[in-house]
Amino acid sequence: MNPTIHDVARQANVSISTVSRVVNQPLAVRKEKRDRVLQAIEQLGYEPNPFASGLRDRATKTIAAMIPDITNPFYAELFRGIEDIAREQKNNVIICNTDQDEARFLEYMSYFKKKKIDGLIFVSAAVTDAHHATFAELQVPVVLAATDGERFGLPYVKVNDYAAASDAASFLIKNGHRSIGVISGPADDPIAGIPRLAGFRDALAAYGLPHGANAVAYGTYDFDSGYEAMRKLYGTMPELTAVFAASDAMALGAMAFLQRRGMEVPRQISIIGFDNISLSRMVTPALTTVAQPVYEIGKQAAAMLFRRIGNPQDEAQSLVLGHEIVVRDTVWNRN
Amino acid sequence: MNPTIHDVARQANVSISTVSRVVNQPLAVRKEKRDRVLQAIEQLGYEPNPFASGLRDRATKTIAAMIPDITNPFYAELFRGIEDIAREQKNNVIICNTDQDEARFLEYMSYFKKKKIDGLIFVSAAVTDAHHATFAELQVPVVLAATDGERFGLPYVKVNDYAAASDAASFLIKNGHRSIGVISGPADDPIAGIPRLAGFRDALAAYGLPHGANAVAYGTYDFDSGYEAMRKLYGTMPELTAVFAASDAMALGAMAFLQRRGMEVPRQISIIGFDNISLSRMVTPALTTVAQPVYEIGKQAAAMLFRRIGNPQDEAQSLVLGHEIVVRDTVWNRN
DNA sequence: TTGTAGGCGTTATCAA
DNA sequence: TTGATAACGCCTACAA
Repeated sequence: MNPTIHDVARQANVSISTVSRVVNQPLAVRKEKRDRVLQAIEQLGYEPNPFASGLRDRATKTIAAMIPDITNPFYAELFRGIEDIAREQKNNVIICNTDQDEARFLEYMSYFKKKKIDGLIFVSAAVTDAHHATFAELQVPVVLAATDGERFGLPYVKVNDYAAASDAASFLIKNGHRSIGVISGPADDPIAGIPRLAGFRDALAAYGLPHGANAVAYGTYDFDSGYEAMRKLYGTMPELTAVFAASDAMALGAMAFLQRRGMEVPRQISIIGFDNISLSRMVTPALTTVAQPVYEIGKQAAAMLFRRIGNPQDEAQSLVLGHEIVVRDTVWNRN
Repeated sequence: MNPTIHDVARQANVSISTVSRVVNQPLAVRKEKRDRVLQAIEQLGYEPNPFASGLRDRATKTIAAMIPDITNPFYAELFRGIEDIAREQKNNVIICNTDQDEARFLEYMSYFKKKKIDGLIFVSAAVTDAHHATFAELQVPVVLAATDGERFGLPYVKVNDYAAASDAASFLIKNGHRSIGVISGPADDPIAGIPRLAGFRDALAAYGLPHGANAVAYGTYDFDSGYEAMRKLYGTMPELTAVFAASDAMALGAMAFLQRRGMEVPRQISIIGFDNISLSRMVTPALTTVAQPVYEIGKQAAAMLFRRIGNPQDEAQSLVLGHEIVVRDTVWNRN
């Protein structure tokens, strides 16, 4: 049995209300008594029972992180950032693998309405009207990580995808590439699909390089779709010297396709990815990629959430974190 | 505000105890009333407030999973198994990244003593006396996943590492290899270090193949240590035709070393790994490996934990799950 | 078979 | 500044 507020009160020879005050608003208690209580708390190792406070409708010291799939290294690392901050704040984080499934999402959300959480971090998927409506019902702060909330006025932490993709294009061009293919995310994905493709194309255009529709193949960010996309791309444009993939997993897929076809990467075809997941340095040749500060995104999103939980009026300022190109071995310098 | 048991009672025109009974032991209520209550529950969308029941019965509907690092794909997948079962059981799971750090482990444990959890799954690390003592203090069921509990009588779910390593050896031998190196886990790791090395060596011996100490290098299961180990191994025994690595990450590291040295895998040197993490199929050539049913290990461990939570006297039967060799492209047939 | 009442540990209100 | 007390929602003796 854990010590309760009564045990502390008895030990310190005060009433339970005083103990409660010491815990919640220490300034309202005369120093002498406060010290006695503090000492008793220390001695007994007292900590408020979260269920009792929860019942009283106070904080649950629990936040939820809604992510597509923890098995995906990108999300795993982002989640790690969230978790580390939550731990610092002595909060628990409930992990929700949505598998991008609407039903599953709703199931979790209705669960949270009952169970009560203090806040929610929604990761990576595009926010729909349905999502937004459900968030509102929750009545707790919501922060977005690695996805955009502009449209709904939701605070977010992400990277500038457009600019990052644009930088990838510049990098390829500076390395002498002119005939460049793109493996994009879904054409209707407003987060990592549209902006990355647009950023890349616009940069090409700025260099006076036309970029036709046949130089793009679409995937779903995973290895297999990258493999497939590369097959298509190579089928229609064998003259390509470089490919930009909107995710590292797709880049790896593309690379696998090429290598298994006996093509040499990067000598014959260069590849640049996006994300900088841990695997990217493990393959050979090691993948050159646009790095997102994934872990940091998780951390900042969590920090922002706790700030808002602590102070609900706080108009959270969304954050756009920097990206950088990690140069490894998959881009050939043709100059 | 969510509907409470009182709302349901009023709506169904019965007392709150009747409602409570309908929820907890439906058989004890006359069918007629039961139906009325059920209907009211349905109508109002009533669900018991977990804080209230938690306060009363001190069941938290929360388990903890203690893993080294969620960022590691092997653990991520195992964790996914745990989480899926927990969700089925309407439980939350708190994730604990120990980073193999003793202090961190203790911090979590003392936290749980306060916060209360219904059970704990301890993943992968060897159980020490200190661990065991701490588990006992917790007073809740503990189940081990991917590690051994024989010594302390703790129930576990794992694979037969000795046999699996032995199979790896046979596989290499059947493919005509005679000069084989091993990248082992730490020499003092009783879980995945000692048994895998022993199983491998014994199998070699059974085929009449001597296996000297210089044919072994030790790593710590991660990519970099595999890379390093391969460098050493190759330095002392350049005549090797095959290498067994005690983890896929190390296998990938070894492969990277060889490829970056211009060696051809598998033509010149074959490699077989252990785990079958998702990355292993993404590299080229795709890694041949001994597959552990990781996800299943997580699921079974969680299922076992809930069984024990439900019935504490239940003498949980430890589980040894099957392994299999997943043949891909890194082992050359020399016959 | 059903209902009443007490208690789980906290916090907030109100009096002292 | 402090203390007594009433909720919060649920479960389960115990009484009817």
